[in-house]
Amino acid sequence: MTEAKRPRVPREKAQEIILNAAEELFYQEGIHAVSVDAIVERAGMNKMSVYRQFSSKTDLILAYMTRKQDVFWQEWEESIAKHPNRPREQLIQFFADLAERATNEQFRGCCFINVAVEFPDPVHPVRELVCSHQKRIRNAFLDRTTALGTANPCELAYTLILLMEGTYADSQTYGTDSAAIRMVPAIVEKVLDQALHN
Amino acid sequence: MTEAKRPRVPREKAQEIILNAAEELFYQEGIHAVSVDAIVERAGMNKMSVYRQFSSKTDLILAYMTRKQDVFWQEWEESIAKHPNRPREQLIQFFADLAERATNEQFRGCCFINVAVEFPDPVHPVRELVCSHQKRIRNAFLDRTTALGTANPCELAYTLILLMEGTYADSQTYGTDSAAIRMVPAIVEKVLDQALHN
DNA sequence: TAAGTTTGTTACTGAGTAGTAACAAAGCGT
DNA sequence: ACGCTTTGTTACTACTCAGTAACAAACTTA
Repeated sequence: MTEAKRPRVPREKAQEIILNAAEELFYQEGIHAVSVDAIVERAGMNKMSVYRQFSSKTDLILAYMTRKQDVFWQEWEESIAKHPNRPREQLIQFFADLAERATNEQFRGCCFINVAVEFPDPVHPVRELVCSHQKRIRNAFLDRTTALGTANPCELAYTLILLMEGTYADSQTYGTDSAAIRMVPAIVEKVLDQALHN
Repeated sequence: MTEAKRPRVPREKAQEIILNAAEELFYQEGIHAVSVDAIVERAGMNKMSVYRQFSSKTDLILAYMTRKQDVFWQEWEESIAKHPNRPREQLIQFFADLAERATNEQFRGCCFINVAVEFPDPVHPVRELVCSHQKRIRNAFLDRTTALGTANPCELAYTLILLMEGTYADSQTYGTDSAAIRMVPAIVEKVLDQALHN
């Protein structure tokens, strides 16, 4: 019989394994509710392997958020790409895709809002990441509502952002059963058409 | 010189002092971030005095939420009472008052959503309290949109709820500077008028 | 005044927390 | 084979957490 080996995992691979574990746990359970030890266990790794890749738990949180940020923009681009040069359909599509995600069992709302809830200190690094992300979102919506050619692209963009954040929040309480979320695409369509027809 | 006294505080008074401290800390810092010891210190009390009134931290959280629930309905009724039998103005007033609260320094979003973020377990008692509260809110909005006499009171109610929850969420990231929140009353007015004029 | 009850205070338990020191084993280049 | 770097493993530090035991002081009722 061969002895118990100690299979070694290189830096890059280790980082991804750890981040996968952190992503699931942080998102599902919340940041404060998840210990580094829990992530270590979930990743099937050793504690030192984590602290050699990430200098602190805060570092891990930031990496988790950066990854979630990428996911968001990937989903955004996917929805937009379905209707080239048709901002109205692009926005409706985004909300249709969002509504579908938001009624999934695993969905736990907007991870950035969730982080903001757990970290009230406005100068904490994770909060600043949340803030910059929200500003990018605002700009993306403004870009699309401006492309629509409506009279008040700013107000329309803010309306849509509020509806999006409301959808995220609603999923927290009603889960897969939210009648409100199922109506979101229709609601957005009405809002857009009102803005277009004055 | 008189010796150092040990001023005694009766049950009822103690409960209120403790709840005041818990309310501020839980709402401002988050549940998991606040220890019972921190509440004890803030209340200027002794730990045993807390555990004689509340059997556990969960018990304290539930009492905190019950109190916040009362505050919500008080604010709701206040807004409604300003325009008797005029549901359109009542709803606009509610959002105007909400927008004002949401741009205050101390505002930290909807405490029920915040609790839901920190307690993912759907069968946890605090989650069930959140859920029942959200259902009461839904009914209150439905009651007012039905009174409006619009064609689709359900869709309108859900739209307003999403806008409300979006407002709560937005305050977390932009604080007193949210342009979106400042526009909320105007947005709601448009939404209502669209629903009324078909 | 005497007995019973409520409150204040101290000190503690046992479990969990983030993060680290120290060394062993594996891989790599020479 | 030789050092050098990277990774695995164990054990640990110093701290915080929720909750409690035990007793002393104050108030209440008789």
